[in-house]
Amino acid sequence: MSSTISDIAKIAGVAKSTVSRYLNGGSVGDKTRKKIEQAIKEAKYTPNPFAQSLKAKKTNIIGTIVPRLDSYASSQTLIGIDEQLKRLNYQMLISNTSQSLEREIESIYSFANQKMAGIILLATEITEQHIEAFEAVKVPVLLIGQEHPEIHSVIHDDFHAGYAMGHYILEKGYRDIAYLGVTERDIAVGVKRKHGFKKAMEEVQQDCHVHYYETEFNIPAAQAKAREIIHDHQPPIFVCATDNIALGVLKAAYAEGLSIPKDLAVTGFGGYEVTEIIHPSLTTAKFFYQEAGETAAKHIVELVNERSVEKLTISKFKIIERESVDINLKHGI
Amino acid sequence: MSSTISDIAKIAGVAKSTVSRYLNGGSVGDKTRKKIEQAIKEAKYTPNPFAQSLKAKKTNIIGTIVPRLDSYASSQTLIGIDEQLKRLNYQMLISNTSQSLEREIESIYSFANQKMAGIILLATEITEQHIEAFEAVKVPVLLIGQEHPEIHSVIHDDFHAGYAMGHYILEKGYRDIAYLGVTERDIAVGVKRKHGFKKAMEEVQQDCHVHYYETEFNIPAAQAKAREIIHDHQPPIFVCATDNIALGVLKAAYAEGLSIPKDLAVTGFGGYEVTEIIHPSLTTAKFFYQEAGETAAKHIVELVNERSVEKLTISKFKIIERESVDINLKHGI
DNA sequence: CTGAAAGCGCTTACAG
DNA sequence: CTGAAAGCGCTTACAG
Repeated sequence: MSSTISDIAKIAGVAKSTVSRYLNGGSVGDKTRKKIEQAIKEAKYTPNPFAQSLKAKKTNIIGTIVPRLDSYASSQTLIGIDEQLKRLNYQMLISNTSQSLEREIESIYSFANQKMAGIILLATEITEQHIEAFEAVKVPVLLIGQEHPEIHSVIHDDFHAGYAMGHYILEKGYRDIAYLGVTERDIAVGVKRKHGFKKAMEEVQQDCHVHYYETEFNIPAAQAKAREIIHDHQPPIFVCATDNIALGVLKAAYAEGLSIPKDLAVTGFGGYEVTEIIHPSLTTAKFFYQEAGETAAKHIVELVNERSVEKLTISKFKIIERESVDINLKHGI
Repeated sequence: MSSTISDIAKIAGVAKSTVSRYLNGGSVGDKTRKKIEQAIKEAKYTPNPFAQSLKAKKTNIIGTIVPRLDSYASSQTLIGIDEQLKRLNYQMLISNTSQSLEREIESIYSFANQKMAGIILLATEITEQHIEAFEAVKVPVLLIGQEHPEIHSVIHDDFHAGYAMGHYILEKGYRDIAYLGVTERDIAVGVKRKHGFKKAMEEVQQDCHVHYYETEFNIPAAQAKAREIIHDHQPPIFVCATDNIALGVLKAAYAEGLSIPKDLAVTGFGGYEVTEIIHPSLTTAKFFYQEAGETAAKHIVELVNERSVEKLTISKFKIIERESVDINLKHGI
């Protein structure tokens, strides 16, 4: 069926090693080059990647571990990684773990076994076992979304995004605020965003009430929690640690017959596409997932080639002002 | 670094071929088995997949070609394929073509070159070049989303979904209808859905006006088109060929200050997650992407193993009644 | 510049 | 049941 390097050698009347040299950019005589090129075209030859990898003991594939495929952040990040990797002549192989940390660990070992040149992990939580696996496999690893002192990573600027969001709503006049966050096991989302936000809150002198709540990442959980809070004391604004949580709050608000942003303002973090599709649209801190993915791809390739890369890269963010916050708020100032 | 079959053979004091036989489930003596198992554990051995593939001239990887990563339908389908493939001990390799038909063709050849056991294509349009490529590579191929007489495929029931949707809105009393479709080059979405819908329209005796329009798949294009139509003659309902088009119509409606569903009703096809997040939520014909992906995975594995599979499988659908259609419509009946 | 040979890690007949 | 040998398609020193 498909032709091998030997076929080409035979057709061109040269040795296999010469063909191989040609293929790998080594020096080849002019006439020989012509003959080989002719033969390759004739036989539609294309090298067997397995034989190549077997020799090289390494592939040009970057294994990418992702907790879920059906999230805007994941998709965009993957697109960024994929496109950049293609440009650098690397391939991306995705392993979807369906939010199982156990599967994440397995994937690390499995990628190493498959001789991936490097591994990118779209991280949510870094456990001892992760670190252990990274050390064991001896393959370059890069984290996206979470940082760790021992591992290279590309993160979003969660702290400053939190700070900027806090600043923004204070400036709009809000002084009674519900912050709806997530577990602190997630350093980026659960800790950094909240801390940035807190810092902004602390800088205001007038009396300002902030209540901190915690919920899950999914919409129904956020919706239920919001309903509870609204029944309890109905704050004029919810600052939510993610766009999905904000969507849950919006659903709860509709169910209660509240009008956005008059009765209740809402903000998110993420900049998911859906936030501008809904009506009213959501004010949020947008992260640049695709760009972060591209940076991650560049960095892992550098690491694979044993060049040095800064340990921590911080991707930017932008506050997107939309309709879910009342910008003509009068009260409270 | 990582151990090879020779290491294991040495440690266990047997021949490589015996270890190989053990690994591949051949008959091995009891004592030998023990020794090999012990050695494998000791050396943490795990076979080199490249060497295996080089011999087998085939992998257990199914190449999956997808036009885009950032769409609900794609993600869900991929999740279905991935999970089912894992269960069957196959791996999925994704190639994202960013909606380039050219890249799609390239991916087919590239997958064949990488000795993929089979190829699944999330299809939008099947050209001559596709067929040519399929024939050239001699690798089992399966289409999802579009059908073709020569290729195995799993499709959604576009025709009956269109029919059911038509029936549904007629039943609700609508008689002046704008159908916002897409290019007929997309057989499933552009032709089948419309034809099913038309059939429902033809079955009604009373005078009923249906206008057929065409737009692009993306939200802004649909929004612009809807704006135009509304200015022109403002129909009481838009039946949209996809959920995204429906979202575009909703945006246009908000911009015009129309209230949904009182002033304008809207329906979609797809059952995207966002359709139940928005407010009012969207009435739509839901397809089962994940399930279709699972079926596709099962079928391609059957084909890889040279078992016979029905050429065409039709996945089901369900009309989801939500808030974007006025179910108490009085006029027009 | 070019070629013969060895070897990457595995599997598969073939003997024994 | 077990082992020696050949070979999958490629690359890499090493000679010439």
